[in-house]
Amino acid sequence: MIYAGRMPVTVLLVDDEPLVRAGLRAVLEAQPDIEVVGEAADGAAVIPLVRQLRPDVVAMDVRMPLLDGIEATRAVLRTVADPPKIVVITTFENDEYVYEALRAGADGFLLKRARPAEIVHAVRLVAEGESLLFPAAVRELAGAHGRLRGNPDAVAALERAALTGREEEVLRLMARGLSNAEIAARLVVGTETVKSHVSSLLAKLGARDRTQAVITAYESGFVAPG
Amino acid sequence: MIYAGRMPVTVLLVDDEPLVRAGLRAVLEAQPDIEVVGEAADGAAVIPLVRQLRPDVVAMDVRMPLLDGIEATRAVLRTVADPPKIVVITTFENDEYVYEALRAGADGFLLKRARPAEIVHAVRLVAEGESLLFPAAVRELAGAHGRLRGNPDAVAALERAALTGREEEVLRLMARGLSNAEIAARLVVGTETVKSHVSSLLAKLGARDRTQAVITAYESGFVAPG
DNA sequence: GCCCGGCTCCCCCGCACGGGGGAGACGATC
DNA sequence: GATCGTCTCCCCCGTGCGGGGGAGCCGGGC
Repeated sequence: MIYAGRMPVTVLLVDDEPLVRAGLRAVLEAQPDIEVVGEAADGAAVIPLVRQLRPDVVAMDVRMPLLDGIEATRAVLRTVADPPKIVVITTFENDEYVYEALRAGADGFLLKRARPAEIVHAVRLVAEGESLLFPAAVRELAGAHGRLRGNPDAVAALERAALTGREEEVLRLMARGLSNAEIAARLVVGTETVKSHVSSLLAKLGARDRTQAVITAYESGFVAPG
Repeated sequence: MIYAGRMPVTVLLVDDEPLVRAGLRAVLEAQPDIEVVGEAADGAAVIPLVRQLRPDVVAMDVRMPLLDGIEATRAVLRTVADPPKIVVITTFENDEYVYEALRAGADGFLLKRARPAEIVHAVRLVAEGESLLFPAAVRELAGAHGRLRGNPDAVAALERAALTGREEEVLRLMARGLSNAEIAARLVVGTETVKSHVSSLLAKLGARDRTQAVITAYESGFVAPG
């Protein structure tokens, strides 16, 4: 089921906005093992292109003129033999269409503002035959408003905390696994200073130790995986 | 923010078939750390029972008379403060209702023919706040071999690690911010045992301390925010 | 002028943590 | 029967961590 040797992964981009297509192309083409073999501006053009180009993956916007991503997904899966994997792309959190697309047989979905690494990863995953939902994307979907998103309790904890600039720096470095001594070296201050900041931010976050503080950082979206 | 030492995980079973309820009860009650606190035969009875019993987890069939699992999920999440985690149960793979339920806010789902160990595992996972998309239930549903998502380095580290079942449990609890003593209490073992598992998994993960291990867990998608 | 908050650094101190050992029980595998 | 891995628990030991203090410096606000 895993095609280790198939190089490169071929991708067809389908989006009505040229800018989005260009962005996806740039992100994907930067990978040596991914090749964008074609583009389309609406769902109606997808089927002939899929037949002609035989891409491994179709990255497709859900909202398009003429034929939207849901209908296009259905059409491809119904009419094309050995169909490509389909990743639907959406701009909006909690897009109803996404669920429709998944039911229609899409293999995954992504938010347009996902980080490049996530997009690349998603394409690779579906190309390998993984049919799964991407936690990061779901997190975004479920997520909220503003800079922080995630577990409401964690967000609340971090907002209530009102960390100072230095404390935020220290928390970020803690969330990268650095010890107090390493943080001190990085910030060019003494370890006692770092300990002071750490104690302060632990108290503000209501965390017992650095591990709990880092958890809060992840849960709140203050730092993000990937 | 941090959910410490909640000892028996309390579960409410909701299914129209008494046989299924009996089976679930037998499977779950066999675990010392899981307690079935109530049962209901249809979705309409769920809300008062949730209010009365305050279960940690509701295991709920999707297809039921009167009020199905999707509507019941929506109702619980809309009307109950500090709602329980909800695991929906389905007989069929690729059940359309499952997507509906997830969209309604369910935290996980299970196939009825899952092995007892998987059912128990799923209940523990959602009780710990684990993400719905990662666990074995999804692999089962997707029919594919499970794979981690996220930072490739972190994923690689976790896959290379080949953690034992116990080590995975310990890592999950570490990622909820629990101390060794708390993990020991939760798993009903000695603190020395936990330390042993912690040392072992730290070595396998190439992590220097528990904070770095938790970071790897988040980065790889082994645990997910939210 | 004064005061306050942030950043810096220092002390002492207790303890959880993690490393390095070892060992018995159990089940699976050979 | 012997072997292996897992889970369990024990020892010692050093140290990084975090709590509780205090203190000097600086900039902005009153």
